[in-house]
Amino acid sequence: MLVLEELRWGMELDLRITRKTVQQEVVDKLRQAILSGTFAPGHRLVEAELCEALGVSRSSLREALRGLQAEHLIEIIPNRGPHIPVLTWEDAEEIYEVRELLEGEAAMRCASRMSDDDIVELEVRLEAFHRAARDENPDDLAGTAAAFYEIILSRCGNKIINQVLAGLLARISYLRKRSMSLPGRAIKSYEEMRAIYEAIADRNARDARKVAMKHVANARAAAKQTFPV
Amino acid sequence: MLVLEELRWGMELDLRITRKTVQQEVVDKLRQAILSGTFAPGHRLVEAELCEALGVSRSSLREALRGLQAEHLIEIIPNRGPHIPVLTWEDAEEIYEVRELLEGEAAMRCASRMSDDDIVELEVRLEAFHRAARDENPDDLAGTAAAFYEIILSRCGNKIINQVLAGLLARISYLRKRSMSLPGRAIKSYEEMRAIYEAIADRNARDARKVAMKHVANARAAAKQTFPV
DNA sequence: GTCAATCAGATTGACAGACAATATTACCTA
DNA sequence: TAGGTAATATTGTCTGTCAATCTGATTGAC
Repeated sequence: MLVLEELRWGMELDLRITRKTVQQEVVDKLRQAILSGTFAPGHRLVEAELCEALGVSRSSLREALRGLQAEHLIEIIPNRGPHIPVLTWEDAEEIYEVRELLEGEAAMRCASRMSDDDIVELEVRLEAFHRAARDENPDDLAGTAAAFYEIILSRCGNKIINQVLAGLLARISYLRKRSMSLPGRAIKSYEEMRAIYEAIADRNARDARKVAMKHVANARAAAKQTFPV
Repeated sequence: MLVLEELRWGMELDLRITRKTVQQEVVDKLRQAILSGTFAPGHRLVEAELCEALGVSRSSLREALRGLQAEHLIEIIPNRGPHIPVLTWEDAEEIYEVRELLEGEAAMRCASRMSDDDIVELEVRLEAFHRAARDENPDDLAGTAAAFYEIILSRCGNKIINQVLAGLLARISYLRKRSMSLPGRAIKSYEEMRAIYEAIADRNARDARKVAMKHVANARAAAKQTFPV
């Protein structure tokens, strides 16, 4: 009997991890597609097409779309349907301003509370980004950079900062990818990230905030360059 | 909804501007209900009941719920449905920390960019809150306080700050209302808000940030008191 | 040729109903 | 009383339907 109980537990656990509702899978798939730039800004998403492509019913799709709308990943105009929002530079700039505040805060907190093991891991990820930047490997740039930030945001001791920033970063993913491909920007970015790492490793909270804010400010300047007048 | 259809006949012009989908109205109604504390934390929202109460179909309701979920106003557990989240003190504290950053920033920006007319309006709203606080009128406290903040957030020159803060404030509305009712807290709160007003009126950006951050810190301390051990 | 009005097709908003999968409750037995 | 089982409630998902609205093209007048 006990064995059976344990088996049942085990199976339920497995299933509970894998068990996703159709709606959740649709959200994940669409989010990934949007973040990876599959849809150009302004692109209209037609329900029937998405249903066909994803193999789900309209109900499930529409529920997923409402979620993405609340995340600001898509806009939905009544009777016209959803589309990928076109970001104005004004909007992007405001997002960078908030990023500056929150990422500065996160870095500062990491300087005083990150474990030594985490700092080692941080350098590992930093150097992974370095390789991608040095080898001009644009496919790996976004992923390795995200891995670097991920550890900072997840260790800053405030889940809300992480949550809010994730939402903001999603809205400018297109812009970030484009600006990271500017000649020299990746390697410059590496140097700034190295400065963040070193301030954290030195446990220097004030510097960590300063260089992290400076990093975002530079990223903003780079992004502005990619904007047509 | 049939009622809506009939109404549109009579006021076609009016509604063409304000035209809202059923789904949007459901989101608004539910959001208001949640913010006003109609549902206690932990309360389960049953689809059938809400459909009945709101007079809408399950499709419309479920789409609305997905939106509220993305706003963190409700949580939805697969196969168990939506419920009002129970906020832990840890979560609330992290929200207050981010509020401190963002509201400080907003106040600072207002000090340098608010118009003289806006400053007059700010004092008007400040005194409206004063009356509610002095007269121990708990029904007006939340509304007048919100009106005071509203003008600061909408004039700070950054819509994202406003957006993010609105999301965060929604998640602790219950807590705020409770702590505002602590004996003496409302009047103390007024004094802090007056300090914010004066710093902005003096065009003193540094002070505006400082007192605004202090105000949030005090609000956090008051909120903590209302938390059971 | 340009502009406006009109019309057909495409698309969305909303509803109802159905059914299986899952969770919750009530009940029963040992 | 504890533990298991059956009955009920609730959710997840799909299908089909219909009206309202938007889009694009055609037509007609000037």
